[in-house]
Amino acid sequence: MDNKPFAKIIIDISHEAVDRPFTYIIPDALKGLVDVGTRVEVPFGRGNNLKKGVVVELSDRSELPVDRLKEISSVSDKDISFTDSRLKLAAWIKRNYGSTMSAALKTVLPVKRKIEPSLKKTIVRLADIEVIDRLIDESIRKKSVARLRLLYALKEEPEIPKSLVDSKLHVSAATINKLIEGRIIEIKEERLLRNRVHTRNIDSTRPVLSDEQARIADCVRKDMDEGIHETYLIHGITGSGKTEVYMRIIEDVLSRGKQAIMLIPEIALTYQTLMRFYRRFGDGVSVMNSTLSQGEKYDLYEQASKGLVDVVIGPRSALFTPMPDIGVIIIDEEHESSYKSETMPRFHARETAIEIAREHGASVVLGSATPSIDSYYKAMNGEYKLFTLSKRLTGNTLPQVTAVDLREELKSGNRSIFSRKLQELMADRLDNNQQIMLFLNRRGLAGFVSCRECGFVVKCPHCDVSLSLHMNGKMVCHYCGYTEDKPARCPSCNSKYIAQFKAGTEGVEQEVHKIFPKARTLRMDADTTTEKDSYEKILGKFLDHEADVLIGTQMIVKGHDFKDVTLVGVLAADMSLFQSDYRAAEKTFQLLTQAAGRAGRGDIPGEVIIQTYKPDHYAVVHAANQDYEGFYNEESSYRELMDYPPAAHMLSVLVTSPDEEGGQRLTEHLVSLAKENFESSVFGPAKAAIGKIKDIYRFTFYIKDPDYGKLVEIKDRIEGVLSERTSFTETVFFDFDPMNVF
DNA sequence: AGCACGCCGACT
DNA sequence: GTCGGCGTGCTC
Repeated sequence: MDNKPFAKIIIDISHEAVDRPFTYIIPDALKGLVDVGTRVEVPFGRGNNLKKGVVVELSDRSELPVDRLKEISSVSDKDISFTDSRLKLAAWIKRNYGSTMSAALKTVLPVKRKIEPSLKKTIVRLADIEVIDRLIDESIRKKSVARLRLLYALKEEPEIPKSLVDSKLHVSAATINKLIEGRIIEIKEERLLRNRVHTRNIDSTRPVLSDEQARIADCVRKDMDEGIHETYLIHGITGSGKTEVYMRIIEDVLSRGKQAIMLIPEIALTYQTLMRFYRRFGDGVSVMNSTLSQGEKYDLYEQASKGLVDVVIGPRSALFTPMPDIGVIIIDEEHESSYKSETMPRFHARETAIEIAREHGASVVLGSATPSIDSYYKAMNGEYKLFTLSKRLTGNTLPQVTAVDLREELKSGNRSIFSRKLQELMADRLDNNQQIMLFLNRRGLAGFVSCRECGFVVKCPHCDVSLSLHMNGKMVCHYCGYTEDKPARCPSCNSKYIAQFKAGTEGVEQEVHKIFPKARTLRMDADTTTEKDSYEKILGKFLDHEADVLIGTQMIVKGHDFKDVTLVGVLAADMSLFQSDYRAAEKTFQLLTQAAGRAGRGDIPGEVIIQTYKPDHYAVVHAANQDYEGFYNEESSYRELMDYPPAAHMLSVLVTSPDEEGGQRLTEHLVSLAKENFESSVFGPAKAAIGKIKDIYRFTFYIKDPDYGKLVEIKDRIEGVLSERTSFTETVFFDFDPMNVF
């Protein structure tokens, strides 16, 4: 380690005003202990409060006079430091997505601090049985009952877990210590790894690969042999065996002594998938997710850093598991929007994975039944290598999909939320004891309360959204939780015709009960899944056929196979098409395709009814025909025409402020700044789609440009302007190539 | 972010 | 006269 006197440190405060390195003196006492990536504690600010920080550079000179510098107080969290490549990655994320360096460092490091290892303590008998017998006699004489209980137990078992002795035998530490002193017993301590499974039965048989599967596995292997590391995109329809291909590639990577990261969408890790990996890779597999405790995360971090974890499976955050030699990063269901972070830095796991792979000389494998337009576009342009899995291995036939025009239904006098065709099929399935899934696009559809006389809509006083009515008669704001009672009369015109306007999942459930009184229903949406495990519980019940109809939002179309489901109804397919969002068609297509994929996963072929007001929309038409390429062709030409990603890039900026005027002024200022460089490709300023949340006003504008680098430059300029401000009442958020518009 | 400094109102 | 309200400016 070089012997430089100063360290540049990023302070652990995520605020633009302090988003730069601060120089500190390395005191003699810490010489040799402080290096780039070391985490330290430093006095900061007038109060000299100790703050945590990360050393990002060592230096022989200071820009500031040395008498103004303070000394580093101590090294903290010795066990968790940043490697050079992690620091580089954090800087890359900060630069490409916009955030403070402090926030970027946090995203890149999955654990906060060392959690002391948990130890498994076992009491081991040292003395012979004869000695124990003698002590038993002695204890009987002395009436030492606790000691006696322990001795009897030790006579039977040479080793007893300490936890058992504490909880079941109630033997105090004093008694145990006496026996240790007398060398009768000793306590054995073993490191207990939290969150590790211990699988014994590894399955050594391998299914025979189809020609299509084998081609992919062979190609990736050959590329690795030649040291070529690419991004591969597997377009494979549901049931075509993508997972087996992933596992073959992982096996191949492990045989080269490297490790693998397997990303799955947020809630999609099913028990079945996990068991498949355990059976194949044994306890080399670790799961990373947000429900892990601090201790579990730390153990995983430590084991992974030492190269003792072969495969880590988890959502977006699992990408940052430190592994010494990553061979492949696999992203399943790569089109899923949960791969993009919703908080700053809004990084995309796909792009970040490619950056990590580039740094480590690893390959990236993307897979999906409905690839994102972004990825398919790149595959078409030769940036990714494209593979197709077109055959269902199970041999199940694809479901029959029918689009029903809701305008026609209305014309013929059907005012129900179910089309006649759907009602007919529901009756049939219920008669035959088969299951039905009904799917509503989003919770935003949930019944808002409006007046039929004057059109007044009850809105949240703190947010720019309407309140939605719940079963208990209360109206709730889904953004801030504000609740009030439903008014008996319209607050605006005093009419008594104020009522719920449109049906959410609750309304659908009521409607099902009205038409089919005997049908047993389950409902799944953000309201019924607030408690942990409730998601799995509801799905479990449905799988056990405890209900005939499952009604839900987005969540029910992902993953899970229900073999008795032979009918899927999409109630309002085009709600997402009305959004002013350039990805609206893509989202609708994916949703419809996924929903359709839920029908007929067993032996009986399934049917799908798509109810829509726009039966001619290309997203609906191609989804009904299950024609991905057809959809891609139309969608990509629309994106090219409009200069939307992936044809160009887009930076969307959100300004929030508790002061409406101040927010607007700053937004206008930033827009004029952007126009200096981009002129006609700046759009806005405008009120955000939701103009106010929790009493904070929201303004937005966006910039389109084919050159991502130019957008990064303007982001840097805006950050520069912002850091020179004196007041920080406004906050600015960046989103590159957004998944949702602000 | 967090905290000290500082300049105006109602109190022991 | 002072105690303390929170606007403003700085942090190696």
